[in-house]
Amino acid sequence: MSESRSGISGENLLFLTDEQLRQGIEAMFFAYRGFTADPDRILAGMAYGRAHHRAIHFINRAPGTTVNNLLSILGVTKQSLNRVLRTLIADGLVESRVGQSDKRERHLYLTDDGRALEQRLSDAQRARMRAAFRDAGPEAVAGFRTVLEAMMDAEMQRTYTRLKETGG
Amino acid sequence: MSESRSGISGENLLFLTDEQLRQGIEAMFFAYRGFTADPDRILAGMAYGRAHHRAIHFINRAPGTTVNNLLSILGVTKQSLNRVLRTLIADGLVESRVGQSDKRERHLYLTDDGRALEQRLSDAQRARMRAAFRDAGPEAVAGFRTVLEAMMDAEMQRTYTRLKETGG
DNA sequence: TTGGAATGTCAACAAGGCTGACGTAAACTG
DNA sequence: CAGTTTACGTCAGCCTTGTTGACATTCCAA
Repeated sequence: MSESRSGISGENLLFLTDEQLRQGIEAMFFAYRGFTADPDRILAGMAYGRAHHRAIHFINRAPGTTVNNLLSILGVTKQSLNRVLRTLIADGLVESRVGQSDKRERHLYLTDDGRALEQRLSDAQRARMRAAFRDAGPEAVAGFRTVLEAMMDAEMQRTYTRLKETGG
Repeated sequence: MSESRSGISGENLLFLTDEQLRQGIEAMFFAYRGFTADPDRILAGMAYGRAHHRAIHFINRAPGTTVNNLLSILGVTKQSLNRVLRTLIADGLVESRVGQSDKRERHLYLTDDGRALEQRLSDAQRARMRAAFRDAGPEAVAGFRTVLEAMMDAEMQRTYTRLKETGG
């Protein structure tokens, strides 16, 4: 906030006032609740939670990923992830295969049941995202993505970009 | 871009593909981590967590709010909120005053210490938001807010708007 | 071949959600 | 005025999901 509010720089900086920033913060808070609400409802009845959803999502996204790789994507401790993974494996939603070249590694895959649940969850989440995108229009969507990307930690930005390129 | 309603094939709907939606979902996930990272770091050393931050934020935002009102903003149970509030009051960051007109109500205020912590937390969070906003530019910011608002549940949208008008 | 680094598992604990039950005081209503 | 409803607090207990610590296995390099 070095530059003035009086237009010295020639730029309109009204969108950087504290009030605007606070509205952005609150929008982020309320929107994230909506963002997770639908999958949460689906998972509520089945002894799973948001952590399971995240694991399932990224295993589906990068089949054969190692536990370590998943760890760095999710940003939790390996113990935390392991607990989630254990139940998913026990319930037959995820398969864990010992690595061929490096036998310390476990490669993770969704089973058919796992893929089915992933579909249900992401259908619900995408439906909301689609409605929001459609209401807002393509330009707003572009801005949405630009700001979100700028809000990530540098490392997460790289992870996000890598995934994006992997995808399609 | 304003020429939309002229038929499905006439519209550019590329921003609504499943791939685009999935990128939006992942952007939301990674960005929210960044969004909470700085306050989380500050709170880590002091026996408080994200729940305390949220309470402090909204009490600061609407001083004199009742417990019930705060409850509906935060979307948690009173038991959950009460646990947080109890420690904040015990530590002298929040003051709870019996209502004048309705003595069943408790009105919540930040103390000087509470305001000081609120400042530290929101400074950190705003700094990140400001950097992201500046990098992205005013049009992207407008789009960002439009999409987030469309992603909220209807009720949260109302709460958000009410707060926005209260603020400035 | 041996010690260290990397990968993953098990155990225990804490934060912060949740439900249910209950108590109290104040406000409202027939 | 009596009975009901509302607002708030609290106790007890459960679940998910984060944490650290201890440990086994595997790989690799000195």
